Amino acid sequence: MHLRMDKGSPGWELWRTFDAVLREGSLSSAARALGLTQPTAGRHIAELEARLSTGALFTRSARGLQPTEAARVLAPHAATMAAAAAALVRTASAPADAAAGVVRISASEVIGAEVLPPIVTALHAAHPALTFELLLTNASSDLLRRDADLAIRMTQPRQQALLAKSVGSIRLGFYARRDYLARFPPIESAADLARHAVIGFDRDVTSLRSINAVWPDLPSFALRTDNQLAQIAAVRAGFGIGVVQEPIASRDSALVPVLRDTFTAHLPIWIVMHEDLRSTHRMRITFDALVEGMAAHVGASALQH
Amino acid sequence: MHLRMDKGSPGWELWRTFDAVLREGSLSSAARALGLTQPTAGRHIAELEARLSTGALFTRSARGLQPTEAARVLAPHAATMAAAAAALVRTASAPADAAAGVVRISASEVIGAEVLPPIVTALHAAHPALTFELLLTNASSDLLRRDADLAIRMTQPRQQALLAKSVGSIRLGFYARRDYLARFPPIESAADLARHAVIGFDRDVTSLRSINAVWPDLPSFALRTDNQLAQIAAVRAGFGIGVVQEPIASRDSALVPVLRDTFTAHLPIWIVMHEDLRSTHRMRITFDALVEGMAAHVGASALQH
DNA sequence: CCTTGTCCATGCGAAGATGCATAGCAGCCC
DNA sequence: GGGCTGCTATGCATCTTCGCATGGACAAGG
Repeated sequence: MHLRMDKGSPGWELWRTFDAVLREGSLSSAARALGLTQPTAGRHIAELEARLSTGALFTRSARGLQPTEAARVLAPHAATMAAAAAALVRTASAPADAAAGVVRISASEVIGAEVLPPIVTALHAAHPALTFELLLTNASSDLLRRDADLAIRMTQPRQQALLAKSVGSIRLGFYARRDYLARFPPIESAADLARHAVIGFDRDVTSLRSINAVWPDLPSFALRTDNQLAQIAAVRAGFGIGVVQEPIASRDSALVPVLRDTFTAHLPIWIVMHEDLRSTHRMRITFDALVEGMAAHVGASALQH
Repeated sequence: MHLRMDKGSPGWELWRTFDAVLREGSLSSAARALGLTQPTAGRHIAELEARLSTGALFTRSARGLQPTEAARVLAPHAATMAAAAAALVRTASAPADAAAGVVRISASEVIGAEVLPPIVTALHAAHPALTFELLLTNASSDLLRRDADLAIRMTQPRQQALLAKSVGSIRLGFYARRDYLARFPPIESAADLARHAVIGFDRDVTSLRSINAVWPDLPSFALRTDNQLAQIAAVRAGFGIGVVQEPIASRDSALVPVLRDTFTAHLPIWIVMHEDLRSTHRMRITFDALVEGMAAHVGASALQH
């Protein structure tokens, strides 16, 4: 007779489907994501709800499961577990001493689209068995929670568990296309900007605040978007004047700096990784490549200007 | 026909026994810890080894499983997963809005033995359904990794994901029992200490270094131990002169400060918790109780001297 | 109004995971 | 050396859990 102790902690598999249901919003969808079937996912959730002293986790409806307060409280922990599990399979994707396997890199959208591709390409050419995952988000994801292995950060990380290296800083400036500027009166002071098409942020308070620091009386924007890639694209298309990272702008000969001496800001660049990954060769390789690549990127513009 | 995809990530249960085997050092012991049997634990490890591209995880021997390099690389991630799972069951130990359930507190040994008991007692008297786990270690455990819910720290935490509150600082000073001092010539300068029985650290470099900062030419210790509780006990027993936290020393009328004006140091005290726990009532209650209790503890001695 | 697509719940049979029992092996102590 | 105790590996019966096939409910769209 199997007298299974039904005391004790719930099995970790249950937490896995719990996390999937939170992420996907329905049993069916979660089951698809996990390679299970909807009935099993349902049974997992039912078993969790039966075991926990916290009451129902979801309210069932015909268009999915909606998390209750109890589930929302548990959510971040489950996410942590999922991140650790993902890190586990990533780390185990190749022997620790091989230049092979998966590396997950977190960076901003702009860096990911404009700067990272050549660096990653060169690295992949040198080590074809290395594969990459890019987590491109402006909200700096948590290295300590293992959302990524490596990160390119715009601030100095303060956690001692992290291995960080500074590679200089990127200058930010206003840019516009030469032919745009030719069509309008010259810009000689900040006040002149008021009569121009300025590209800026929409509701991203963080960026708005930092812009405001260097540009206290900002004019109304003619084009608002929080997507910085779209901002750069708009500048390139000749829409008007926008903030562009200098090393990126200087690659396009059609772009001209505007009020270069009046407005200036610098983004410090740090390459960061978790200490635990130091002994994994591919992490080390990628770390070094990022350091070198970003340093070259930062330095290149310094020479051109 | 069950055509189970044997691609995909390994099940989380496998990671659970992996972690247990790392912790316990053998299949049998891990199985006992998890409520499984040794054969299943063995099969779990075997399945992991078969699926991972990393080769064998353990070398079997007659006295247990020894982790290979591959397993050592994976270990911290598995530990993170385990910590998150533990946090999960802790958080689910009671409804979020109830003054009930488990709270795990991390603190130093000294705080845990000398200061925490009355605070926790009062809190438990007020909320009998609240239960506590004390993680007493001098190596500050990782709140971000959910090793604990709350922590009493001696440094200001720098992570923005943490909710921290300062409650003042504890003064450290040299103390000895009155009758010990009576048996020896009076101490009037630092040089006099050389002829006394001084209690100090053994090989704890962190503490040695911080002591050295306030006491550059420290004499040889007559009693060395890294266990600070033992140090305090030795002072209380009249062995000689040792460093004691002032609020603790001042509770014992037999203890007298030595060279109070010459040597002094302050430990800032912070109560810290993870932001995610803010919405869990028992965490909030305990946080407030710790703030209040520690503030009273710190403040009490300030009044007495 | 009916059709279609989505979702969750339930019953049933089969595959797979677990436990038990056993065998084999290495160290330790008397 | 023999007995004892810890460990792992393997075979087999069994129980648990899974997937499949349904059924019912709800919302969207023609």
